[in-house]
Amino acid sequence: MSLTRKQEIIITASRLFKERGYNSISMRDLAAEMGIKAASLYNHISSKQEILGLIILKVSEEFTQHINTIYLDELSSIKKLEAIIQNHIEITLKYTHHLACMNNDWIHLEDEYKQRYLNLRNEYESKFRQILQQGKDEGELKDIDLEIVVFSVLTTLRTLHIWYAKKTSIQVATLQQDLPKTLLYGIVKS
Amino acid sequence: MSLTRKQEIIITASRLFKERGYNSISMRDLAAEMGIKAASLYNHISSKQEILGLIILKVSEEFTQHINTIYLDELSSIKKLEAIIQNHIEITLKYTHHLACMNNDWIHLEDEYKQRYLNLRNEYESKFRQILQQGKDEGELKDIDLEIVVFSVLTTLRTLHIWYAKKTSIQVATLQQDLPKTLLYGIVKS
DNA sequence: AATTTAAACTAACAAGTGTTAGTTTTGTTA
DNA sequence: TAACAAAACTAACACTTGTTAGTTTAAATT
Repeated sequence: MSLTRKQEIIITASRLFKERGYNSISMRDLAAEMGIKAASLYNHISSKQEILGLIILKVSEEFTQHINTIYLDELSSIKKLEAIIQNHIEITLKYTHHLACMNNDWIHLEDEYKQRYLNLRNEYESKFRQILQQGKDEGELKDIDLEIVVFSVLTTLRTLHIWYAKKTSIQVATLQQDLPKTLLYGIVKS
Repeated sequence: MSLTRKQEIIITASRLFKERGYNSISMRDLAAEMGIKAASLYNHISSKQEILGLIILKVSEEFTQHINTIYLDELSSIKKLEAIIQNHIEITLKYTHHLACMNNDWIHLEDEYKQRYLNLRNEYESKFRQILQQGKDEGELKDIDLEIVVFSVLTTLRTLHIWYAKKTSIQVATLQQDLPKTLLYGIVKS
């Protein structure tokens, strides 16, 4: 199954946006990268804003969908957290550009797109927070301020793409092994 | 000692850049925010690029300077890491806007500014990596892949400003206590 | 009061922006 | 081969961008 022209545009755009930022890429830049003229893009998409919206909502929805199933699973909170970390690694490998774009350029979403993104994001954080709370309730997790844990773990997971960009030296397998260790059990020997 | 007009411009700019991004803020926007016309800005600064450069290099240098002294101190690696974390919290409180701007907009630095920023950044990461290595050598830290630890800790520290923006509920004292715990000792009960 | 300096102003520039309208080319189906 | 749809094109629009030149106003110093 081959890509539609629209999908090609979105993939190219996500790469350019990642490299230089949404506002720095003009429709002429994007068109040139695809070997056509700017006006031709409008046969496939309705606006520059639509491109950004589709890129960001695509991954946002994937994340939310995954945490929603994990959330309902009959697992210990630690198992849930491990699954979430693995999912972040997976999506980072599969949608590196989309993800970078989401992190850097969501601020440039307008109106409805921005609202939908923020809703998905809040939903994700809320589920994540509840999983941590479950872990505290069940005595699996330490009594650390919840918001600080939410923040520090999610931040690391969200910016995995930065690290992945220079993955020359590190193996994915190492990441899958050592990232959960680091985030869950810390770095100091006990 | 009062601020020079140039400093006022830079402070205002850092706030606007943080809120909407470097490329989204025009010189007319910045001028309007200061109650003057765009052309008047050029009595004080030489270009838009200079503003961004000064904002970013200011904090970059402060970070590098701090780690350079810590690096040479006669402390255990854990004490050094704790000091570094505290410093990040401090600078985040003091230079929230500068910091956000650095994280989001360094990519828009040009030529020499960008080079100087990347040099400072590399120097910081290198010192940080060596401190972690010291910890592993002395048996204080676990045998986790070094690059993964560098990445996950630094990422959290670098994006503290995001959390600080919505600090409504959390106390700074809590952060100073629980962030080092989280990063060094993990979140799982042992 | 006269002079100098700092900091604002108006007006304009050349270049770049997203987008539209209308037209031509290309490839596929009837 | 004729007809149709998809996807490219040219030309232009209204607007915004960073920046410069030259001028006027306000404040500080002699």
